[in-house]
Amino acid sequence: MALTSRPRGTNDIIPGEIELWHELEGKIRQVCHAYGYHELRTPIFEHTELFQRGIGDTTDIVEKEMYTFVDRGERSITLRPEGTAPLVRAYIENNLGSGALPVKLYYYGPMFRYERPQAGRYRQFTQFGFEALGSSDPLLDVEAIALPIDLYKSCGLSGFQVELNSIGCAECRSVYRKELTAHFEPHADNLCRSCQGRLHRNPLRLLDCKVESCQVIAKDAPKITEYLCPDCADHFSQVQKYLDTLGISYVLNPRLVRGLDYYTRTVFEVTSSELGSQNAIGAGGRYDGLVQELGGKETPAVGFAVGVDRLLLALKNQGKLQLSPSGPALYLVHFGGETKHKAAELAQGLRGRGLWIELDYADRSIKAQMKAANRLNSQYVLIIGEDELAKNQAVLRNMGDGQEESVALDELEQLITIVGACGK
RNA sequence: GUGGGUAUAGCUCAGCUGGUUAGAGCGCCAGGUUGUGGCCCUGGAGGUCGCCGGUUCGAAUCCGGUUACUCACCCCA
Repeated sequence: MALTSRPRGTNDIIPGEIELWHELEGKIRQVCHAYGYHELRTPIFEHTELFQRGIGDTTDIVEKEMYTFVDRGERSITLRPEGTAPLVRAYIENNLGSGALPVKLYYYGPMFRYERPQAGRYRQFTQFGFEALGSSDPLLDVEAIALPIDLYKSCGLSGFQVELNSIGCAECRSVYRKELTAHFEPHADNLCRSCQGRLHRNPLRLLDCKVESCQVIAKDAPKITEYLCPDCADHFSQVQKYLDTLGISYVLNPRLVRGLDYYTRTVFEVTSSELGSQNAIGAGGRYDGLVQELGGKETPAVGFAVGVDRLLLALKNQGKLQLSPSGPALYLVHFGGETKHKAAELAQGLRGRGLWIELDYADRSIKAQMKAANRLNSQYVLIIGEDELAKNQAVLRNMGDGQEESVALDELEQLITIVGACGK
């Protein structure tokens, strides 16, 4: 096994790329701040049972995609495959719902799922998600759509689409489930193999199957929205009304169901036309039963998760998130005698003032050092030769226009004024 | 878990139907200016041709296997 290759489905984020992440992370914090969401950091791993209960035993994630291991204390531990269940666990455990509601929280970090990697899908991937707990106000559902849209827009992303649906509460869904099963059952023989399995376990999943023969049958299946109870129907229509008020365009998709068991009522998904087959850049919905399911008080909640890797991929494909080139404020060129010591001393002082200072470590020719300074995109170069050093002077060269001037070496402040003004 | 594509220098890739010292561009280092970057010119370093096996006088090239990457299915962010 090669020590020099990373595990399958993982990525190194190297200099030149990490800056894009930093920029995006800054935008995430900004938009969360604007909507009043606060960060909550949970462990990377949790008790396996949290996900079994939270996400649902029969979901693909729990059945075949979790990184699960037994630790030395013989506890079953799982690397988190998603962020909502851990956040809800932390909400309950820290009694965060004891004050004014709703409580608005967000998370950001790596998630793990054992899947075959492909474009926009990795075994370790990064999700940003946020959750509003303690209110069933449809306006919060709408803000859960508005927030990521603000984020996408602030990144300059275009070509994304919001799909919306309501899958009702437990009661309207159980009625609908029966209707749906009744619709598909006569056609059971014509369904694909995985759908035949879903027919009784989770008939809602039949609706978004991509196999053509299944789509034909699903085409005139009853729609969930026609089976919503009065409360859920009212909630859903209010969601749409708020969306209209905020000028957010969306597409109603009665076949949109989510892969995690905890969702109720509103569900939504944002897809990007800039991506390949894995085109969802964010998805979410309401989950009014999860907090109680995990042992807390009955607490309605709604949330959304953004696939950060995919968002970055979409932006890259669109040529967005260009970086402004940065470079050292000053490159110290030294040659001979005590000049390197002087350069080291100067660097120490200037770095202490927060300036990015570079110098040559290989005692190369002045030409080589100038070349290096240029390659690093240095704003200024300070040339310290033996003659100048004897007079306590050096030549300061502006790499932008080639202008040179003589500066006194014992007047650090003068250097800082000139060089520091150019930014760091 | 299933299927397709790919694997040659740090990077992007040539290398035709098997033939002798495996190439280009970019990047890197040095020189052209014994103290001045970008442009140009010259030179240099750098390769287990993914790995294992087979066919052959001879394999980067053909065959089998394997691993990795990649795209798609499934599913999902």
